[in-house]
Amino acid sequence: MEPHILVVDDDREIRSLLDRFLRKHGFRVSAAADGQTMRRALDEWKIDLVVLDLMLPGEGGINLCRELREHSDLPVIMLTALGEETDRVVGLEVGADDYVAKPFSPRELLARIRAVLRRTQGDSRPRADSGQAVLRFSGWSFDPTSRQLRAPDGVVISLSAGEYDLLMAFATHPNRVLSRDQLLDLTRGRFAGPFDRSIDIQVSRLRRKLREDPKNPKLIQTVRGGGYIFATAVANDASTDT
Amino acid sequence: MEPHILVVDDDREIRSLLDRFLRKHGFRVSAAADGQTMRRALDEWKIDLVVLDLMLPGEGGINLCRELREHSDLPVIMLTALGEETDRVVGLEVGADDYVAKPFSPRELLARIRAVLRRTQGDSRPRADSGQAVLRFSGWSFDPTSRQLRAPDGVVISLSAGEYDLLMAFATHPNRVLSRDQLLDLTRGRFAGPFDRSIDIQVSRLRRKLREDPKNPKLIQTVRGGGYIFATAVANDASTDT
DNA sequence: ATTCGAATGTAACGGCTTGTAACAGCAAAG
DNA sequence: CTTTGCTGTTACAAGCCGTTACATTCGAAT
Repeated sequence: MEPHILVVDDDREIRSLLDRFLRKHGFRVSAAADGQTMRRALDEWKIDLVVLDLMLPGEGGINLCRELREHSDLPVIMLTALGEETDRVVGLEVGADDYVAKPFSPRELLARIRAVLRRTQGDSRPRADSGQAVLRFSGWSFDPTSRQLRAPDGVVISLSAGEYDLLMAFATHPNRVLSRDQLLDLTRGRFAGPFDRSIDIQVSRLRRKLREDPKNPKLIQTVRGGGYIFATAVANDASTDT
Repeated sequence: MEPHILVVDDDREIRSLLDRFLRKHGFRVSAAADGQTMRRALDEWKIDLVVLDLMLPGEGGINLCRELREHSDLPVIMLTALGEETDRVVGLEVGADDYVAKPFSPRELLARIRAVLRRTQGDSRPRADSGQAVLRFSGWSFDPTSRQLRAPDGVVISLSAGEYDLLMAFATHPNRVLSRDQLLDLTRGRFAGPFDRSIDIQVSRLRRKLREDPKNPKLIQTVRGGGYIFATAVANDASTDT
């Protein structure tokens, strides 16, 4: 799978340069110029590593990194100013995994990205799942910790890994149209090729597990030309946390 | 689809210049000379990006941008005066995505518009839909969250993506004549070509779903030469929000 | 009141998008 | 090595949307 890198920098030339360079070297790239866009990208895509400018205007890279570390072990490489040793120390203290000083060689950054990814490879991001609250919707209850789906009548439904990942993607983005690329990124870490029907097949299988009426699905609805939407309210049962 | 740009500037030469230039480069353009017209345009059209003059007389571009950010993540490019660095900083702080200093090259603005749109591409604007209240009219109830339409007799009517978008457009602009261009913009992100009957077909299909008498439709009425009007009171059931 | 042209209504059709059965390949378990 | 389950691909079917064509309605002109 091609790792998905998120580049967060207000300098559009840096975003553009890194976009082209990293794609050329086999990565998928998203870009954000500010904290808000960064948060949305982290929410809607499955990002494998963040390249974050420490001197980001507004909230600042330090605060954004700190905030990210509250919920995630996602690797972060900080872009810092040359010679600013204090900044680097602070950056590493709030959880950055590495730093690269500006102006930087894209090749150096590439090497560090690969090194950090190699080191964190296989990381299944337990924080994202472990301790996660039970999700409830339309009488169903879905426990990510035990990977257990319970039907409204109490029957436990077993899910394959693919079905589980897809349901997690939907349940954590309810009432939003998710494109096939987003669903594939969130579940398989790749984008769809032309004529790729794999998500449609998986959605069909998950609908069957969720006992949907194929003619008129209620939970997972099709949005023609857009993708799929998990059309239900989802509640977090934080109180069942152990 | 052709992105829809809203140009907000009191200088009609700038509005005119940008209108011609941006259309030539594949955009649809609307223009506003003041805050009031800007608000109406934002309500009646599906705008993809706003170009906003920071020095707009009256309420001022800063306040308008701030107000826009209270409800929307719509990208904004500020037009600022050359050399006014304080203004730019303030502009970015109230949420502008980029800025261009006057006098500006239309080509530079075009490049920035494309860059910002590329960055925000795929943005499904969750604020517009998530947590949306149930809309009630003439005994019908329409829940945008579950995309479910319920008839006065309780029967659930399934809607296609196109029918859903059209009903949303009508239900969020009740008792107002909407032109075919507006309906197409709000539902498909494009304007009508000559002899374009697609909205009329969709209206016909939606009327059938809403059980209208074709000879004498009550909910969706035709305004000859003007478009269509959703002629009913629409209530927001905010209390059903979860 | 009549005529005419424009605007609108919608049936039918074609192309595109989506649903899914069936099958093949792969990986893991026994 | 064999068996089983899972996932993706292929093929066929169904639904959706836009275009076309024909019919109806309405408003303006006479």
